[in-house]
Amino acid sequence: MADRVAKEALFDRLADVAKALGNGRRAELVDVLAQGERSVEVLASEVGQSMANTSHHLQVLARAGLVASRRDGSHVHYRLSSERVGEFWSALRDVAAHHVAGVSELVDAYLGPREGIATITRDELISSIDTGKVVVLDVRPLPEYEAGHIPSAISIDPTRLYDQLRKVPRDAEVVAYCRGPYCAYAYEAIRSLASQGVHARRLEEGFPEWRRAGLPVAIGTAVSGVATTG
Amino acid sequence: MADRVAKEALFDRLADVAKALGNGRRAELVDVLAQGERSVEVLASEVGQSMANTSHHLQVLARAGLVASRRDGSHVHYRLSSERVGEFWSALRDVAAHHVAGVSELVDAYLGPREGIATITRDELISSIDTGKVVVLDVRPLPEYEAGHIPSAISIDPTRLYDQLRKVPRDAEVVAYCRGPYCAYAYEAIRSLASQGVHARRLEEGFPEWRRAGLPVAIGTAVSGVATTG
DNA sequence: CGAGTTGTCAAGAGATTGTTTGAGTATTGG
DNA sequence: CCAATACTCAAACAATCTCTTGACAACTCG
Repeated sequence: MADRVAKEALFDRLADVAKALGNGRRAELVDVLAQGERSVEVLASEVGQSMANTSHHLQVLARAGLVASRRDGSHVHYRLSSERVGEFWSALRDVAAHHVAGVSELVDAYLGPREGIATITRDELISSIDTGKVVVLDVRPLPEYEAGHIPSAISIDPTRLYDQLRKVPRDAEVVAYCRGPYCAYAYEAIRSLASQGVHARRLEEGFPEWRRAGLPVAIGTAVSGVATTG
Repeated sequence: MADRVAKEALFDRLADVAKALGNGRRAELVDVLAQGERSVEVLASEVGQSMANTSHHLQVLARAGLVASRRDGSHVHYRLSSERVGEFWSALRDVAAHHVAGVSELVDAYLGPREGIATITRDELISSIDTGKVVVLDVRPLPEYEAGHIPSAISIDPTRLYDQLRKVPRDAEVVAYCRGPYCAYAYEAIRSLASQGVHARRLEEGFPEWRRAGLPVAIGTAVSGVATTG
């Protein structure tokens, strides 16, 4: 066969990319960065690590080509190198969800019980929006909503969940979404709505997947709270 | 935020999947298994490692959910757990090719110079096949061809490349493919054809990607050598 | 400038990983 | 049942990785 040394060198390099994701904290970093760029400080607090350690992990990711950075004053902002990295991370989650024993239980432990929470696919949501029969809730921190959200979605601040959800009309048809499959916000919102007797479903995936699919995205124009069903 | 301990446990588990691919030899194993199932013995020789070491690596992959195995007599055959693993591996290659410095050079070192070798996309090939104006060459070992190939493709045994290619007519419009982007066979065949004055292009990806895309696949019925242009 | 922030670097302890070696287990065929 | 084949297991050592600590560097603002 062809040159073994050359083949080993190539595959070692390819494996480096996987190795970079092969650490729980770095995986969390990539998951956060799939939402958009973040400063080292914010990332450190998101993953519960020291700045020094977080900075080190980010450099490992950068050396593997998964993230890039830019300096802005005294802050350094990291971002995913491209959508491809998001696809890669998404493919990994997919494999884990289907083939790794115990992941489902760990997700339960992290997100709370999920039985009885109905889901809706992207395609179903699109046609529901077209017919105007649905209230879409974006349950992410406001800056993320402003950076891009599903058109017609209303921003619900996760830190003021119970306040803002009180205004949702009892007979509304609600769909909530947040950062992705391992994001707790939408689950919390839906459980809260259910206890009010409101029927709410969860978008199967989150906003990053919506954007990667090339679907329409609205920017800015924060609408705080639920004003109308349209 | 939600429970840090639960989140760490979940992401550690997700990272385990990446860690399993985070070794050059294991990456090679996955790349081979993307072609179809293989015995430990064959895999060991493919990656140039001892049986003991190969067996160990396969178990690491199995524990991460990437591969599964079945016993057949005294042989144990390993395979990818599902197409999802192929997608994951493909996503990794994509990230590496676009964002990792040096990969392009390593690919050159492994596959030989690639300038001057034209490529053709799947869609282009499909319409060329429809209009009947193309000779498609499957440059993989015969067992792999028999296990599944692009309809209308002719099998060319990589070990008897120069013999079999001599029969290709000078004016043929040729497209060659093999195992994937890091497979040398199609490159060799195309260089050989070019030296005969035959115009040949390379299918951008390989057979596994064709099959994963849900495109038609023919099984068995080995046609040895080039008989006709149709 | 000088103090305060933000981020990076370097060194070291402790855990994990990769490979080799040699032994052990399951299955086949004589 | 014995020998051979195909594979797995266990121990052990070197190499690598993770996280902590404390110092250092870049930048901002008063």
